[in-house]
Amino acid sequence: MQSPRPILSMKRPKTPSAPPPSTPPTPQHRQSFTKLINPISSKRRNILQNPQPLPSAAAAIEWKPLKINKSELYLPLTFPTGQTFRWRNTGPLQYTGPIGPHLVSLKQLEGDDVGYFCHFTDSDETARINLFDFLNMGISLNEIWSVFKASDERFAELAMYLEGARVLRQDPLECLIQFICSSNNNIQRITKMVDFISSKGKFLGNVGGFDFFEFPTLDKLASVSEAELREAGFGYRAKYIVGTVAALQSKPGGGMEWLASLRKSDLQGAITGLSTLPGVGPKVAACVALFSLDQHHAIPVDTHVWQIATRYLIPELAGTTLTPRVCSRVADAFVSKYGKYAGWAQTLLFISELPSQKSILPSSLWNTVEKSEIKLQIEVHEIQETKENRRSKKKKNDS
DNA sequence: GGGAGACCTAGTAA
DNA sequence: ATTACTAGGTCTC
Repeated sequence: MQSPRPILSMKRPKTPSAPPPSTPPTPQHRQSFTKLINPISSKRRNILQNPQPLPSAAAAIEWKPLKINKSELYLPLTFPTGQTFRWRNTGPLQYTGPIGPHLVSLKQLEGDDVGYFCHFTDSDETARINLFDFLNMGISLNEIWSVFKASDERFAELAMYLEGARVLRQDPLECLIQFICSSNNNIQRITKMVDFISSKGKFLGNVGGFDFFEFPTLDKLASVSEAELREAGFGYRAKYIVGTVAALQSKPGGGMEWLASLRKSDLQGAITGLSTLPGVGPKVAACVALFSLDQHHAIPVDTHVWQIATRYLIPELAGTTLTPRVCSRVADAFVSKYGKYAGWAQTLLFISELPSQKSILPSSLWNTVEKSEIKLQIEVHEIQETKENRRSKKKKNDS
């Protein structure tokens, strides 16, 4: 079973009969989503639970070789693992999503390669360049992982099972808004919210039953009110988004340029800058820095990473709370262990903690469960022991 | 500086 | 059927 399932409620109603595999943008598609959070009809639910086989036309896609090994890019460990909430699983080992104005599908091919396909485009060359950029192709996963493996036995072991977990290079605005949505939230709802925002952008087409949109411009975002976002189920994050958009717009020289300039800043500068935006704390800032600002040693410290850190890196901090200061100590510990690409190492370690990956890891590497299981085993053992004791005592008494 | 609550919501465990 | 808690945190005291 694939791990995070596509969120169905995001799909617009459609007829149960097989839709065309991919639908180019037409005016009728421009009708915007209504509320994101609305009850799904039972009919639609069925579609979700029994996804129809991909339309035969999908097989007709002519994949162009990316010429990249699985060890450099394995899609299921790169797209549905919390870096982006904009891509959809549109087939076996196949993912589709927007890259700027382009709509791209990627598929793991036979023969250890990944294929790509740019939908509805007449500037394939531009799309390809943007794709390479988005995939961070300038960085060799094998090269940087070999360093991690050499210095960390546990990483080496995890890496055998989780090859090809690559860090993407997303658009900064897109990344920022997504991670503001992610605070104190779960993947399913984050995806719904991101989808709502995205639907304000230019429609790019439909693939595998999913609508895709270019991410809305800053101006377009500014036209969305806090009330509308609350209505759509954003909760208190509605205020953050409106506030952040306003803050960006007020930057002299432009918000987009300001964000882009953080790519040339050092990590601390980027984090400090991002943290001035409402709804952006240490975690969100680090995510944006790592996933969109070329800050390869940014460490998003969430509860999972915190667990890893107190288990392997700085056990002396176990039991304390995750304050900003502790947060940066954790980040420092990762950087001193893994070096300038520490964020890429953290990504693999984080993925290894995801429940969805447990099935592909040997149980000896399940940390989170391991602990509770051991505890459970001890408890069971103790109970059996006491039973044993009682029994033997009883025997003694009886005799 | 660190600690405690509140903050929206949906889903699930008691 | 209610209640409590949690989920890739942040803000305010």
